[in-house]
Amino acid sequence: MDPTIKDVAKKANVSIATVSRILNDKPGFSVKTKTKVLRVIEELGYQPNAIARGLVSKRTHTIGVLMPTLLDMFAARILNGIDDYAHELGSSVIVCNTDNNGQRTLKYLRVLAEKRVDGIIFVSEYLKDEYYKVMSDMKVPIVLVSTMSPDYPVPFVKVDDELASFAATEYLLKQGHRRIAMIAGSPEDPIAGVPRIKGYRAALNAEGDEEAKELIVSTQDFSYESGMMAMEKIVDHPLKVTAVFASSDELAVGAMSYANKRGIRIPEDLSIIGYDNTRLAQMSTPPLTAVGQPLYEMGNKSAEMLFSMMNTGETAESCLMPYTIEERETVTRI
Amino acid sequence: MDPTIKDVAKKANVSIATVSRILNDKPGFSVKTKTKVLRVIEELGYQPNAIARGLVSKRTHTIGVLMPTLLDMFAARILNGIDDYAHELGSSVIVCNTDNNGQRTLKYLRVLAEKRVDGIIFVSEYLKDEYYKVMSDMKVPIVLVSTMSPDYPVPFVKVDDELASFAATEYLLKQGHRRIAMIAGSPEDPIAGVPRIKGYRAALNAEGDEEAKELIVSTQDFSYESGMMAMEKIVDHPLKVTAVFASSDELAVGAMSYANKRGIRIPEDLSIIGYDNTRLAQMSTPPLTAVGQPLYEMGNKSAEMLFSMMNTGETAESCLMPYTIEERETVTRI
DNA sequence: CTGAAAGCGCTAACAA
DNA sequence: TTGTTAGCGCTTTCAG
Repeated sequence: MDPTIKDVAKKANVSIATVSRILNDKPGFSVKTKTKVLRVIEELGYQPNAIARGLVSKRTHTIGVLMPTLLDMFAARILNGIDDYAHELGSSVIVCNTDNNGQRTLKYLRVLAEKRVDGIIFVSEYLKDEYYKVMSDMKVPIVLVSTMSPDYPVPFVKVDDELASFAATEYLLKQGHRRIAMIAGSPEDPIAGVPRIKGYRAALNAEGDEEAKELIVSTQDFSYESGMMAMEKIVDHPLKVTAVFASSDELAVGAMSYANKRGIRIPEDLSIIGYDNTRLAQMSTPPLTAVGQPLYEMGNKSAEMLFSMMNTGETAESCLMPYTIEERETVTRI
Repeated sequence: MDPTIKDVAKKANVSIATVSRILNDKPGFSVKTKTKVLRVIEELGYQPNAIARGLVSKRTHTIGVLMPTLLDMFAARILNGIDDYAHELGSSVIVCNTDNNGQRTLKYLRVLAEKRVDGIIFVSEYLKDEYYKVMSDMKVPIVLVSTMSPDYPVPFVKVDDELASFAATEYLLKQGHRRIAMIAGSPEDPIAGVPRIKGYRAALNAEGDEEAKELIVSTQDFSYESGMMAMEKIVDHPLKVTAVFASSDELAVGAMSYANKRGIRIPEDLSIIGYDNTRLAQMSTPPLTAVGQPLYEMGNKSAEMLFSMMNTGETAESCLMPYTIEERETVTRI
């Protein structure tokens, strides 16, 4: 067994209470005993047991993060932002890859409950009733990232998708495009689907006058493969589109890839704008113009909110983050 | 406070020991009391406290994963493999983004030690003496992924980089290339640098006869940006290279991107082969031919080894995983 | 400034 | 089959 606080106390000829005070820097010890105890700790290589500590203090210094996938740059970047903030404050993060699967999510939540995490960050997924139920039973702070809940009082941090989507479409319109298709995710998706479609339509209609016609292709997810499939439909559609607004970078890159296969040049023959502005947007050929979400900052901010809730007990203010339009080389003026 | 085992015991008119037995399915209770207790648990919404449990059982059902970055597909995929396996067995994983920073790594290790994790998976980084020292003090199993230690008895799972690198180069040679450059990572990197360079050289020399000349461009990391910079050097080099072997997919894509900028067509003017076979390889234009590492399986396997070590107490056998060559569209025969 | 002692919620002998 | 009890390693009153 590794040494416990008792061993330290004994060897230093003090009580365990004193050692505990020194460890936690609580008032009630002299400099002299402090140095003595510190030396013993050093000698013994003593390491406080966070488990025991957690049992009495009811604070585990661990938070749980639930996300539908670990596999895209989007998730990675957010996680990165959370992780940095949490570790800065001496907390650890347990990742849970829900795989968009209800059973799995519920199982993870139960584990997190048993582990008595101090808080939960829930990313990119719709907060179902059943999830919220078990989460609220845990009585720990929750914050949502890149999603929100119309039904429950859970603070979120995200960008205004409708606005950002509007801006993306408007950007295309300003470049002279009129026949603009959207690769949209699912219209059943209340978070990443509906609002973006709404923004797209609003921009199209805002132009008022003309023939600006819509073409929306829904996809099951936001992957490269879905982007390719969607593009096939767009290319073969009678409406000869000059620009495409894709709901994620992967979707956009998939679309570009399919276009390329069909001999369609980007941006000469067709303009494309993506969404998220992940590293992938920088790495594509040509580099992808995209609506940018400050993913790292969102992760960071969510952690900040979570910790503030843990400390104050008050619900944090939700936070709408600014989007940007990162102009690169896939959109041309016509 | 949420209900404890005591509350359950009282309400069910049994002792806490009985409840504990039922919870852990240890012999010593009748079906009758079991159903009764289970019902009470249900009614109370009781959830066992893993912290208290861990304090006595000395098992936290939590493992720590250390990786230099969360931000590339490489790390994501491995983490995914680990996470799936761990959660399958009811354990959680704490991620630690070391950022390739010694101080930070050491800090994380200390936290993991205090949290009494059951084991550690260390990914992609050189196992420094100082790391090993604190890890071995923790007296928990460790396994290495995509790295290895010549000095310490720590099992690893990785592919044979030298062999894979040899194969990649040989593949290029077989396609008729003779002037093959390598974008190599750092020659100081004993894990991802040295062996791959060695394999590359060996293949070049194996051809025996001819003018097969080497051109190695080192990079600081394995990023897209480094790939671009390396490619600039290669293009401007007097040795007119016909093929490039890059030590990572990102490096390869960066190289392609730079080539593209200079009007060099892939693969007509120049062939490129990458390393890792992440999703990025599939998504690049044109799709990248690459040496494939079974990243998900490596993550999975490492977790399997770790858990087996935790259970048996014996050191697991290291494991060399098979590489593949994924032929796509960036290499042409000349 | 310091120590004794009572738990935190649970598991694991040991009795009954 | 069941209950009693002694910890696990720590924090936190409460007395000195």
